Amino acid sequence: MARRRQAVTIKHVAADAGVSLQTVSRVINNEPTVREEMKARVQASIDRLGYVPSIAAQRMSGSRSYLIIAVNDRERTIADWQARQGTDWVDQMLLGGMLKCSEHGYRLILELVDTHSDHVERELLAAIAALQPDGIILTPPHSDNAQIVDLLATQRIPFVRIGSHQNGAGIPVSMDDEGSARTATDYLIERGHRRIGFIAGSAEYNLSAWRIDGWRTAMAGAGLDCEGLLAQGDFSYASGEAAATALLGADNPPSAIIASNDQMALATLEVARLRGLRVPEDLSIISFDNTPLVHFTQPPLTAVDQPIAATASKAVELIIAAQKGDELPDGLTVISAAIVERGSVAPPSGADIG
Amino acid sequence: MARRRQAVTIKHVAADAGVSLQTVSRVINNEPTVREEMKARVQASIDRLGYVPSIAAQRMSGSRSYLIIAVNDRERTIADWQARQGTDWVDQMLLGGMLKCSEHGYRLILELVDTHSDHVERELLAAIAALQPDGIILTPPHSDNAQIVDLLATQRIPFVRIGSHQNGAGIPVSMDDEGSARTATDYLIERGHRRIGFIAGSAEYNLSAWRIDGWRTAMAGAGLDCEGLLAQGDFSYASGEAAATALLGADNPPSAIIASNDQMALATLEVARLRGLRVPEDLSIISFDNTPLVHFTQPPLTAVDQPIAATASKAVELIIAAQKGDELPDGLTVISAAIVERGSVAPPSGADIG
DNA sequence: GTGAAAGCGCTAACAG
DNA sequence: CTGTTAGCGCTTTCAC
Repeated sequence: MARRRQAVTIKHVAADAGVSLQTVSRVINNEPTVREEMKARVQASIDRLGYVPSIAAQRMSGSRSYLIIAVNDRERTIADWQARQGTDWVDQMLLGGMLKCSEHGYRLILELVDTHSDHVERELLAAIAALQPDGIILTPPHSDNAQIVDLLATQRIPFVRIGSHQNGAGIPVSMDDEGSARTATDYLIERGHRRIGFIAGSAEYNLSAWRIDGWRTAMAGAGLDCEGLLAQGDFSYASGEAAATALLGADNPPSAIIASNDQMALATLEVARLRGLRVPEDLSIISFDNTPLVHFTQPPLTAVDQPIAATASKAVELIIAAQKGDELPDGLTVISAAIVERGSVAPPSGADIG
Repeated sequence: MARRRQAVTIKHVAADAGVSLQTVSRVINNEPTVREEMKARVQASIDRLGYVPSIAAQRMSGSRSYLIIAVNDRERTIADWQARQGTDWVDQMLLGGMLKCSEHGYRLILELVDTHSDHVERELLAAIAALQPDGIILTPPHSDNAQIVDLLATQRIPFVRIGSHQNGAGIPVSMDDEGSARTATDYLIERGHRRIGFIAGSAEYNLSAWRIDGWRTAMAGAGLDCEGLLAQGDFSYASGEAAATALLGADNPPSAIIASNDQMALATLEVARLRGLRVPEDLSIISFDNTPLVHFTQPPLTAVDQPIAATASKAVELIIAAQKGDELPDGLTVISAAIVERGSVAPPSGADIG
């Protein structure tokens, strides 16, 4: 292809408005030291010529790049896309992140990075060198990956750790996993459940532990025993199947199960069906994440919503604020999650109605 | 934030390798006119220092930006994201497009643009000016939007029109809507169906018409009448409900229905259920697109897959080829679609078994 | 408040 | 085959 040049540059605007490049630059960047009259004149030229600054040039001269990178786990993301089961983590991130970005003239660029790879560092550094982003959003499980966090800490680039509670470098934004697990458990307790099983997610994700904590806390708060009610899963359907089978096959099975994600809840539903248990009459189920599949199950699943869009939006806000040198919130930013009621919860049948 | 500079630049590499900037540049760009020995030496320095070229700087000097923009319809995309029904068009595009991009050191940037807006031009031009992309991917309904296509034609930027048959500027890549509608219709005919209804999609999308054409052609080819078997929808669930109701409430209702997308197929399934029709025994259904929801219906839907990932991947290939000045394919590039068999098709019951 | 000069990191064009 | 020079479009100094 032939060499392409910017159609209309700051020079054209300057000439058109009869001012120096500098003044135009000041208007673009909304600097205060320009007389209103000048500003108006320049702005008029900008509008007339349809001038838009080149991000590359802005970045070159040491200014912002107006690019924010969202780092997701490569393996998991690709697997989800290929499975076509409707997992919409990426979509929700784009919904929240992209829209907030475009409000401020930024763009969000998705990057897939391996968690396990021995060249995570190289991959990330390469993305930073190539793109010179103004900020980076880390998603689980990267958010608590020490290697990544330490690396970014040396880079002078503001970064947000989504779904993280941990202190340290970067700005943590929590989706309140512990609190919402507690809420879900309380929700079941209020409806009379006493034996509430919990299917945990992959230990590779810290949020798995937090969700367990929330469940434990709520159970303890109601004076209930957790013994034999915790089963380990890894977020996959198969692991949910195994966990649900173990839980429901025990001597004193739960009357309700909380699954740490929708796939495992779906598996639980199927295991229940195979065992002749009606949901919600014989078994209540609450799932986590509230991905699209909850609409399509029979019955539709009551679920703890994972507020990904709101969190991504907040992450972008924080990065832009940090970029501008604004004051950041002191403590942990928490985006709270709500329970979306559908058809998979009812009071327990039989004698243990409280 | 403090002003950030590239950590390691072409200068560092040049100094380290004891050569000129230009030679390093040549190695980076894989130009043939460098001795193997030099190349190796420079490459060694690059690896040692972990050097990655800044795309901003590359773009500045009139070279490639390594950025490809994927333009999607804003309204529809946001609506899909918010509905959380599992529509995974964007995901599939990213799956195909991003991965192919990263094979070649490119990045894919998603842009949402209004189809209807009177400032489409400004939006697009702004994105081009800001990003200076090396290529643009247009998706339906933008692919056949004359305003957009004409605009891009003046921009010397290679662009692909996904899901388009039309000639004119840009590189059309078809997902074989006409052919796959024909295949789906033939598939039903082979199984003995004679009255095959068709629910059309929104006329705003050209593919809607092509799908109708495919159905008509197949019906005509088998000597079957289309009279009273076509119902207009607009891709929404509600429109599918209305269309299915009309079709199934007619005097001589179809024994099979092809819906132009999954949402309308889902609606058809529900209408059938309400009318006491069993699927597939009393009514066969084939849907289009093969989005995630087809897994979750009862029965799971047999569907024509829309090969979005493969198409996006091909689009990126074509853009990179065009960018390099390579020969492009002569005619229309067609990515063929297959039928994914699930549980919603059976031979018709009753007398009209052929 | 506004302008002029210098330079960001890289590649195109031209020398040698 | 390799090096030198100029300049991309913009912002950062620093003058006025």
